Amino acid sequence: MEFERAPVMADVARAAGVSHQTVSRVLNDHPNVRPTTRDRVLVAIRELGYRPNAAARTLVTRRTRTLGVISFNTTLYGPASMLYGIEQAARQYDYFVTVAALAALDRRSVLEAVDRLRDQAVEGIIVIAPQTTAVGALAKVPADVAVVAVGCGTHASLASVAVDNQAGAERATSYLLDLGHRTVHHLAGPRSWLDAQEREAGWRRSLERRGAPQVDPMAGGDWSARTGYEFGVRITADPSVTAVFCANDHMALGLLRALQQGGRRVPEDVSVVGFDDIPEAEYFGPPLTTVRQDFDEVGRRALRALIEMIGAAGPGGPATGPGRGPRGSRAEAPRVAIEPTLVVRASAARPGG
Amino acid sequence: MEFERAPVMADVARAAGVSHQTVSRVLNDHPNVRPTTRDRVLVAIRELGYRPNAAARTLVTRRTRTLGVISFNTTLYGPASMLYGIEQAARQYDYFVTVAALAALDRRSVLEAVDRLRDQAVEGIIVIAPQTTAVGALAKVPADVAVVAVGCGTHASLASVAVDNQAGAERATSYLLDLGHRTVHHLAGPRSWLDAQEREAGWRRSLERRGAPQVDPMAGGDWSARTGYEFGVRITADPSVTAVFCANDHMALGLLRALQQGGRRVPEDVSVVGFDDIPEAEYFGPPLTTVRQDFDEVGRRALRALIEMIGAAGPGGPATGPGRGPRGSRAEAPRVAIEPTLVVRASAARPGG
DNA sequence: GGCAGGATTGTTAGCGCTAACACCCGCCGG
DNA sequence: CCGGCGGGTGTTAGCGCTAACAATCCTGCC
Repeated sequence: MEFERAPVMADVARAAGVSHQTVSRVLNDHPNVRPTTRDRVLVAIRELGYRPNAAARTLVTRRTRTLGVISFNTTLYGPASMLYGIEQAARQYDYFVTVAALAALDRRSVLEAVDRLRDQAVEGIIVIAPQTTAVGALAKVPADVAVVAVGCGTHASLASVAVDNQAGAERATSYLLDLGHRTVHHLAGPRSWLDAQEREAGWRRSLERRGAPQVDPMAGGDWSARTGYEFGVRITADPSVTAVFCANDHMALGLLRALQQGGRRVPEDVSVVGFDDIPEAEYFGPPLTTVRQDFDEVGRRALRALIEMIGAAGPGGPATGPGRGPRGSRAEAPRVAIEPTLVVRASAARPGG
Repeated sequence: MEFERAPVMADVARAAGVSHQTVSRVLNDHPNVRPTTRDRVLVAIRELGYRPNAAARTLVTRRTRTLGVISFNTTLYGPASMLYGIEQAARQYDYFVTVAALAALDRRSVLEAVDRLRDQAVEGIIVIAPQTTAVGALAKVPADVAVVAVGCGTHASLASVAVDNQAGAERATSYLLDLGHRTVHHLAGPRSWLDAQEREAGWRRSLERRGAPQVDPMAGGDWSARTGYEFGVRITADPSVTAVFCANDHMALGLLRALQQGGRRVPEDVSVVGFDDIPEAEYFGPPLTTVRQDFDEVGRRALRALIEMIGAAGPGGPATGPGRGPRGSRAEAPRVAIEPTLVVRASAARPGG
């Protein structure tokens, strides 16, 4: 039995009675092709089921139309949503997205992931790993790859797209204060995450501004319901706590559970506000008042920023004249901030009910 | 300022004083290269910061070492976890993973995604879209691409890896029956999902086996807490319902919320069992008894199955590994079932307390 | 000392595509 | 009637790499 290989451009050319270059021209929408010729070529392409060879094309054009996404934990709602937003947007711009999941979040892992992606010749990289270590590692990435970080806050010298965590935290805290609480406690996320740092900063700043008594944040949370629960057990024993702002919804869930188990009613005895607005937040007991961030939008914006960087300082350096210096893509480092909104539900109320 | 292009193999060869072919041999671990030569080449590679051109290599080897993953909703915990497991495993096998998120789940979208991935010359595709429509569409995919579906149950003529939904559902239902409930109600997932169908079938079968009264399933759920809540409202009004098996944890969460709001205690008045064991399940009020599926493992197994298919029928034949003769495996739509386990927590108890 | 035969290295020919240029045609103005 | 022009097309030369084969260099051994 004859082994039939996939048709190549020459096969199409033969079938259409033209040269392979004309086929190429049709494929790339070159202007000067006679309509009748174009049609003949298109017919031949369809009949043979021809599919251009991406590798060959890449070899000569030096463009892969592929973007890399590095993510620490795609299992969390936030990162997963961003990845989704990124892919959707990438498709519109006709880019492929390849992912690199990080096993750990140390500097080495990040650089390894970058390396891996570069081996595949991605034209740019989006990093969804908002830990300080990751950002530090990113600074070490050679300047010839476009990199955009998401959720890494206001860090310098790196293009980034992020929700304004601090503003969101301030909003949540002020809301609780407005309700009449003397002060607000904070269940913080991991210190190594910039989001966590910024939320903590926003909380603290709100307290300061309103002249509310400063209290220590409850540190050591890891975003999980588990740690929220552990903190909740401690809070249950402390009647002075009437309002808690949690760094994310999952921890709020654990907290809610502990409170309920300890016999403290929410929101009558303790008010709770979360951050993220995961889809389930509405169905917690009670429905969680929280700060919504539009992850999808973050992903889309990050992608757009990356594409812009690629377009500006293109891959492989387009024929910029000699004497033209390198584009300062790093120096300009566009920073997009997206405004979160407070979603009021039933987990926060005036103290005492 | 001299414009420097990325070094190519010839540059390395020159620097090391060998031919480019020797460099290629070093890169590809060919046996007959003198150690001293190899070292010289490696040094040159490091010094020049040489990075092989993937496109050129692909062009001649006809291998991209890239796999595609099609996913409907990566935002859900299950799909996200599988994607994670897949990527982890892919890295071990030295494959890249590119994702294609589906906007809708109709046949056309699936085929478009497949097409897109084929344009990128992926060597195989994993589909995480366990709807019946998706499976139908997959049958239309040309046989020259390896495809593995995950979570699409026991469908014929398609390689697949899935959790044994039916067994899990039976286990959950029997557990409730063992507790002493007269019968068990079922909050079903969307009919178009095979997982949902199988869980429903498992539930029904368990009822039959045990001679428990058959009741109609509550249909129309869409996996979200929202629909769980809506069903919960209905159940609250019906005191005959003492035990509910939910097709997933999110719906169970909504159900719990509605029950609590309606003044029915869990598990004293109503027992609830979920499916999935998402990380938060442990912190629901009360902690959810549920069926755990090991998504990570599903992802890993799917990847392994795909790699095997590629190796067996793959492009350019099997890799020239250090192994011995040809392996006798053949692509005959392997079907892997993974056993779920029941995780007992506090949401189910004997009727009446 | 010479030669078989394996180890080691070099040379050549593409992989399938696009860029650059050459070529052909018909038409215009001079 | 010729040179020039500009659409439309073909020809040629790589892109950077690996596979095949050719050419060396060693060994050990008679």
